[in-house]
Amino acid sequence: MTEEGTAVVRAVRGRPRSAAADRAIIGAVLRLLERGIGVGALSIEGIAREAGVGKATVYRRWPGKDELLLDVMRALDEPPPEVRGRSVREDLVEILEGLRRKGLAKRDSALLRTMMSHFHSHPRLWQEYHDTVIRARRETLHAVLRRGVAEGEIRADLDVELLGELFVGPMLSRALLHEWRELPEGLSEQIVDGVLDGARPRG
Amino acid sequence: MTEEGTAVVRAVRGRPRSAAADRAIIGAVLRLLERGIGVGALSIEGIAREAGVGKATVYRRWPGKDELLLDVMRALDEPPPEVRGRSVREDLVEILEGLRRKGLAKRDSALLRTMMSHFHSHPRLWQEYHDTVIRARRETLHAVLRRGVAEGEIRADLDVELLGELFVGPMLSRALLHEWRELPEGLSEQIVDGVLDGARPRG
DNA sequence: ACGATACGAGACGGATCCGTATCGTAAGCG
DNA sequence: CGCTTACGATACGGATCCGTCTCGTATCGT
Repeated sequence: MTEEGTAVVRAVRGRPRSAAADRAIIGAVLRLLERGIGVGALSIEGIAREAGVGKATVYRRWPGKDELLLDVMRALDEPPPEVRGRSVREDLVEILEGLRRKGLAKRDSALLRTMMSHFHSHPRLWQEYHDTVIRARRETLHAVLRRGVAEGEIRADLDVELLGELFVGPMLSRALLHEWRELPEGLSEQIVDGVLDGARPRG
Repeated sequence: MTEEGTAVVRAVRGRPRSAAADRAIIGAVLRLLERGIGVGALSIEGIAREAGVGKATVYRRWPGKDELLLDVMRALDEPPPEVRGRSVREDLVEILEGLRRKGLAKRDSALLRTMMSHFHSHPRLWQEYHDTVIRARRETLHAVLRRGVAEGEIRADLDVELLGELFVGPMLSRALLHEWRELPEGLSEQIVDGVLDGARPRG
């Protein structure tokens, strides 16, 4: 957590920072966001209370709410899953399944919603979220699509960017703005096959 | 604004409610949300200040923030555009163009983001937003798709629900969670044609 | 004209949060 | 051991908002 920044200044003597407190604070923020609190209504006081921690323990680590949120996002950084199935179609289904499962995880979907609404007016935070969480998955998907184009499974005359959107967009819009019931089981296959085959009747 | 509720009680004598104040208040809320304020951070005091109105004038009309927000949403209720072009493809492009233009209107996209993140934990408000803003457009789209199925322009073996998602999802995910640059001019056609033709090479 | 109600402005006590400071205690290092 | 820093708790003055209330004025029906 802001390691380099503080390591220069902090003396090595005395009682060391508690890693448990770090976890408690970040966990508290996630819990509050999950609960639908919203960044604007997040208070350091409330976070410390939820974490069972003194306010000073928060301020000792982060100068303010935005910096804390940056580290909350970094804490979510999981590498995107390796996909290399028997076919491009299989890989696409796999990627969408990952999104679907993430969409079901209240934590992630609440976080995404929060990021989108709050960070619209905080470009620096959005940039960080994008770089941390979104970009890697996006590039995994694009790699699969390029492989599909190379192997003849995917049309070569469409922009990879657009192709990615066609596959991911339907899943995201379902997860984000439809009723928040669980996304049905076979949805990933339906989307992948629908986009692959197209909406027009074939031959 | 909550007409029926108050009309019963309010006497007809005395100075009437100012419609200008209604508009000022609702406009103020929209302006604040546009600015990225976030429902959690919205205060009646701030709204009244932004509207150039006394707090009592707000409380005279609405008992609280949630009820005010309901009327803000109702104020946005425009009937979805009539579409009946020369082809189903044309209608689909038209519908997506409408979404794209709305996505460009800061007002609407900021509002949608806000609704999504806040109303996740306020099902009643979401329900209202859904019924007011989303459902009509959704049914317009589904009607076009059903017409396409009937006329043979659209595959008959796919769920209309899923088909709609395939067309609308990509536009929404672009408007909602990618960089907030303007959506490019030809995007609607690209999406419609991409989904119609499919991602797999033909013939 | 007159009575009734709405208006903008703002005072009010209570609540919450801000960021800082000060407790007594805990936990490392030499 | 003694030194140093972190810990949870809590107090502090200042800020903002809550929802209600009271001003003096404005604008309607009668």
